[in-house]
Amino acid sequence: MRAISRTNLADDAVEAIRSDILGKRWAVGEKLPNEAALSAMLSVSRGTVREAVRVLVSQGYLETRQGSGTYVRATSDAGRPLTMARRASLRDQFEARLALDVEAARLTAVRKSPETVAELRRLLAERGSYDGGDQAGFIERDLAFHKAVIAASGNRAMIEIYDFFSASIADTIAATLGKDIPEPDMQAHADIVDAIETGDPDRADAAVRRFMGPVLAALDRMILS
Amino acid sequence: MRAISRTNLADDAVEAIRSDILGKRWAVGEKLPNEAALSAMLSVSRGTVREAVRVLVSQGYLETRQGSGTYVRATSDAGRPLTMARRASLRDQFEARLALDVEAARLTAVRKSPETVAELRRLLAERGSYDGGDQAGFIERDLAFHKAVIAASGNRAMIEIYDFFSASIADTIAATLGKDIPEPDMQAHADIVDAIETGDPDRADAAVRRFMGPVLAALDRMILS
DNA sequence: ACTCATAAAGTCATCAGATGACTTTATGAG
DNA sequence: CTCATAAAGTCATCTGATGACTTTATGAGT
Repeated sequence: MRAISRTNLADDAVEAIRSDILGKRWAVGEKLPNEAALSAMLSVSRGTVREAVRVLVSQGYLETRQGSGTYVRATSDAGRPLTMARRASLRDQFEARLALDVEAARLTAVRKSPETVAELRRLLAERGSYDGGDQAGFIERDLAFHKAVIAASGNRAMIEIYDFFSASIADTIAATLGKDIPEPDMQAHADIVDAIETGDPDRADAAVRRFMGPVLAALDRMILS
Repeated sequence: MRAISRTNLADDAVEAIRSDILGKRWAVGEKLPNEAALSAMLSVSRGTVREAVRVLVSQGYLETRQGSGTYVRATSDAGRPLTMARRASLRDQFEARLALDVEAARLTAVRKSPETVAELRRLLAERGSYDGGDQAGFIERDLAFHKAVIAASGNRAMIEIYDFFSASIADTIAATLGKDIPEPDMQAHADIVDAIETGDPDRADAAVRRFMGPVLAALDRMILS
């Protein structure tokens, strides 16, 4: 057990400045004190101030103009990009993914074309079954199939969010080497495609839930252990 | 008209390093060359390397450990901020929102407590019915109720995504002042709370869908007109 | 007075060197 | 072979200096 930040003046500086920005200390377009002044105000060196400012620039809060100064670009995090990452657990991420999987399957069932179904069958065959080898790689291939279902729904918002989750989940699995996540059942996957082919959204819905259940249960075991 | 970046070595360094990370030059968990080496490789000073590294740390790609080194945390765009916004249509956003609404209602039904149900009833009463006045304001209050359902699910990932959508949707509505979006039905909302109280996820699921249907239909009419 | 080229001042961009703090590895006594 | 200790490696931070660019002040010429 240790303090959240044992040493990190620059991050403290980032939060101090961000806090002042959100607190409307300076209006949009207004100029911040120069680096030397900020350095004095925060009691850190100019280099540290520069690191902090550059982070805030990369996050869209500030803008620097060489020879002129540093200016506020946004005083709210309304347009703040979604990150979550470390705050949401893997289980939460899977649950959210399930929400998208289910709805996308329903939409795809309604909007499907024969070509769509054929493409999904092709991807499922390519994915194959788990052969006991590289698990992370298999899960990645599995994600590709599900991503195709989402893509077939034609909903751009869901596609983007799914990409967001896929990458995050793949990384988490790769990093924590989850040994005991069960093989996503091949038959359950085929059922999803079949259900989509029938055009019945409720069947598609049920098929997706049937597949995700064991995975969530496995995650719960991992969390408890 | 001028060059995209007249002077900015640090940003160039960020992109150079990010590119190598995405190109899998180093695996997740692997250590990067030290600051002096990166400085030499990129032909920039150590200070500039530090600014670049700190940006990548703030974006979740890297992690620094004092006394040890700088390590790769993600080799994909996992931490890439999700933005979408202008590329997804309002209808797509509502569909994605529905996916979250449904799943959250299911989870809340299973995980609910009497206090949760009481709080939801209170919020619903506060929300009231549409009186023909400020529509955008009413929709905002309506969103607050649904947000409470999501919050009650306890799923942080969904909460964050929902916030993301709420802001986006509220912005879109405010900007396009949708005149013909129907009043979300009060009875349908009450049904959602009732279903959650029974603890039956399927009932909760159906109740949410019943409420969203007319809204989506109205959006389709707007798009066609 | 007014215009406008030029100088001066202000500020960010970048570099170089040094010190401290922390982690990892090598060493050697027991 | 174990384990305390020393040594080496690396990030964290500070200080000082120079270059590049922008803004403001200056003043000659009209």
